[in-house]
Amino acid sequence: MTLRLLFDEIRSRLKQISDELHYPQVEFEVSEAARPEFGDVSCNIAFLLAKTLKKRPLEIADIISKQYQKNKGKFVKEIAAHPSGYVNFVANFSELNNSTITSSMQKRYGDINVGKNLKIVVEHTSVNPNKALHIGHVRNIIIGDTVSKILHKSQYDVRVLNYVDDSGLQVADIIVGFKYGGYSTEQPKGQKFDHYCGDVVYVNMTEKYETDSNLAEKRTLVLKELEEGTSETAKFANDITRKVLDEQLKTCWRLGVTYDCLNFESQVVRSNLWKIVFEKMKSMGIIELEKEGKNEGCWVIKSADEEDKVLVRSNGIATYIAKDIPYAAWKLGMLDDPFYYKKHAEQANGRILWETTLEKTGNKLDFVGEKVITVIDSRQSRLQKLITKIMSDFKSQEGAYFHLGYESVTLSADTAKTLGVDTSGKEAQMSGRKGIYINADDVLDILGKKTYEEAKKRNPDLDELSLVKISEQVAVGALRYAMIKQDLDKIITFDLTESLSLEGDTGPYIQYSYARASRILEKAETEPNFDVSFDGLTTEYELNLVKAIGKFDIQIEDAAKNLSPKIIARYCYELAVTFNTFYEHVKVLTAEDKSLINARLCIVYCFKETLVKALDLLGISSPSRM
RNA sequence: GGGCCCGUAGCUCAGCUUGGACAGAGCACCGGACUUCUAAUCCGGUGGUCAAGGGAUCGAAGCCCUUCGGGCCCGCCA
Repeated sequence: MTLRLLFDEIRSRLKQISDELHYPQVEFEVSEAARPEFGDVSCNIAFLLAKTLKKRPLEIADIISKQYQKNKGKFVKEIAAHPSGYVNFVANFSELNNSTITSSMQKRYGDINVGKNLKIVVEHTSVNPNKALHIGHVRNIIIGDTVSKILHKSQYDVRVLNYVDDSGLQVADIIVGFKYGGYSTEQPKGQKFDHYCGDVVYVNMTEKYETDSNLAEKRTLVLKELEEGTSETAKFANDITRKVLDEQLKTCWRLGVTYDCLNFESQVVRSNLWKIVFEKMKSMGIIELEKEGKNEGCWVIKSADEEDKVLVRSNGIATYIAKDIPYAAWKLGMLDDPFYYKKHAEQANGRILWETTLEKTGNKLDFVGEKVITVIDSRQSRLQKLITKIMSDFKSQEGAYFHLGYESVTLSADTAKTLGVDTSGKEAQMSGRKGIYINADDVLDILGKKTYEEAKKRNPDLDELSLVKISEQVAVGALRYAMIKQDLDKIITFDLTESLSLEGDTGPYIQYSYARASRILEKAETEPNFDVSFDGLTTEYELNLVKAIGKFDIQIEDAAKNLSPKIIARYCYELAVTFNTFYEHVKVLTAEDKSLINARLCIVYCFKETLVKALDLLGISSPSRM
C-alpha cells in the first residue's frame, strides 16, 4: 500500500476542501499524471465543478489548490493549478520512498482483499482428451491460470477445475481408429501419446469417415457405448483418454499450470444430475415441451430474440448442452454432490490434483463456489449466455455464473503454409480435425532451443543443467506473456517466426530485468540495510522506480475487479522498462558514497521482490541469470 | 436474415468501462551508446484525417446513431 496512500490522501483532502467551500459533490478522479511535467498526480475536479459553478476550470483549480496549500498532508509536496484546469500534485518523496520501500519488502506485498474469502471456481483448459494441446488451447489455459492466480492474490478462495470431455464424439473418433481403423495403441518411439492420437489417428480417421461409411457407422455405435459407460469399449476408451489426459497435463505443468480437480464428463453423465436439473427446469417453467412446428416433441428453451434451443430431442435423448447445465449447477453448489474424490497426482508445486469418482471409496471434498468463472472462447458465447441465464434463474441472483470469453488464436498465412495450407495471404482458423494447428509442446521446444543458444552464449561459465533450466523458463515466459499481453477480445494471430522474438515487449525482456537486478545484489559487497533514510534517492530514475513499485496493489485490484489478466502483463512490462532505464542511467555498485549505494541496493531489492510477485501472477518464473 | 466482437503509425497492440493537458508502446526502418552492475539493454529520429459520416457536449479516439470493412456464432452435431 503505497501510491494508494498518496491517492487516498489527496482524494479525502480534496473532498474536505470541496465541502468547506460548499461545492456540490462530484465524482472526481484522482489519477497518475499523464506527463512528468504535470507532476505525479492529477485531479479533474475543476472540470466537473465548472459545469454547475459556471466558472472556468482554471479559476476553480486555483481556488482549490490555494486552499490545499494550507495543509498539504503527509505525502504531498506541491500543488499547482494547471492552465488547462487540472489540479496537479507533486509527491513528497521523502515520505513516499520510505513508505514504498518498507511495504514492498513484505512477503505479502500486493495482497488486497477484494474477494473477502469468497469461494470461487475457475474452470479452464477443458480440452477433449483425444489430442495434444495446441496454441489455441494454450490461450485458454494461460488466461484461466492467470485469472485464478490474480483472484487468489485478491483473497478469493479459488478452486481450479479442468473439465474432461471424455464421452463425446471426438473421443469416439480415435477409439474407432484403434478398434476398427487398424491403428496401434502404441505410439511410435519418440512421439508423445497425445501427439500421436491427435496428429495421426484423429486427423487420419476424420479423412476416412468421408469415404468409408462402414467406419462412420462404427463411430455412432462407439459414441453410444461411451455414453452408456458399461461396455468393454467404454473401458478401453477410459484407458486411452486417461493416457492422453496425462500427456496433456504434462504440457500444462510444463507451462506452470496446476489444478485442483479433474471433472470427468462421463461421470457427470452417469451421475443422474441431469434428471434432477431437468425436473427443476420443468417445474420452474424454464423449458417447455414443444407441441408443434419443427421442434415438435422436443423440450426447448424459448427465447424471444433468438432461435429456440432444443435440450431434449424428440427421441428423448438430451443434446450436448444438456450436459453443461447440470455441471454448471453443480459448480455453483446448487445440487447435492454425487461425487467422491480421489487423488490423481501431486503436482510440482505441492498442490494435490484430485479427480471425481462415483465410487464411494473416495473422499468427500468441496470444489464448488459461490461464484463460477468458466473460461471458454467466445465462439461459445451463445450457449454460455443460455447457461448463464438458467443459472441466474436457479440461483435467483445475477452474475454468479460468469462466462469469461476470449477471441481465438489463428495462424498467420506464413505459418499455415508450413502446414501445407494455402490461405492466399489470409490468416487461417485452426482445426484439430483438419490438422491445422501448432502443438504447444512443439512451440516450447523450438523456443527452448533458441533460448538455450542465447543463454549459453551469454553465460559460458554455466553448467548444462542450469542452461537447460533457464532456457525452459524463458521459453515458457515468452509463450505465456505472448498469450496474455493483449486484451481478451483481440484475435491472436500466431506466427511461428515472430513468436521467437525475445526483444522488446516480451516475456524475456521482463525476465532479463530481473536477472540484471539479481546480479547487482549478488555482486554487492554488503546486504542492503533498510534501517536508513531514503532521502538520497532523488533522480527521476530512482523516483520513477519507486513509483512503479508502489503501484502494484492498484494494478491487482484493477485486474481482479475486471477479470483482466493483461493489466498485470502491462504492469510487469512497465516495471521492467522503468528498471532498465534506471539501470542504464544510474550506477548502483559504483555510486558516489556508501549510503547512496545502500539506498540504491534497497530499491533494486524491492524492485526484484515486486517483479517476482507480479511475474508469479502471470506464471512466469524469474531466473537470476539468463 | 439475426446476434456477438474487432477497426488507433508500414505491422502488432495500449489508451475507450469512469469524455478534458501536445494520442502512447513494441516490431520494422535510420542514427548513436558495450575496457563499465549481462547490449535479451539504453538514447535519439522517421512514421497517425484514432475506418467514414452525423449527433449530444464548453470539450470526443472515448458517449449515441448510421454506414463501410474484417472475424466469429446462429443443428433434434459435440
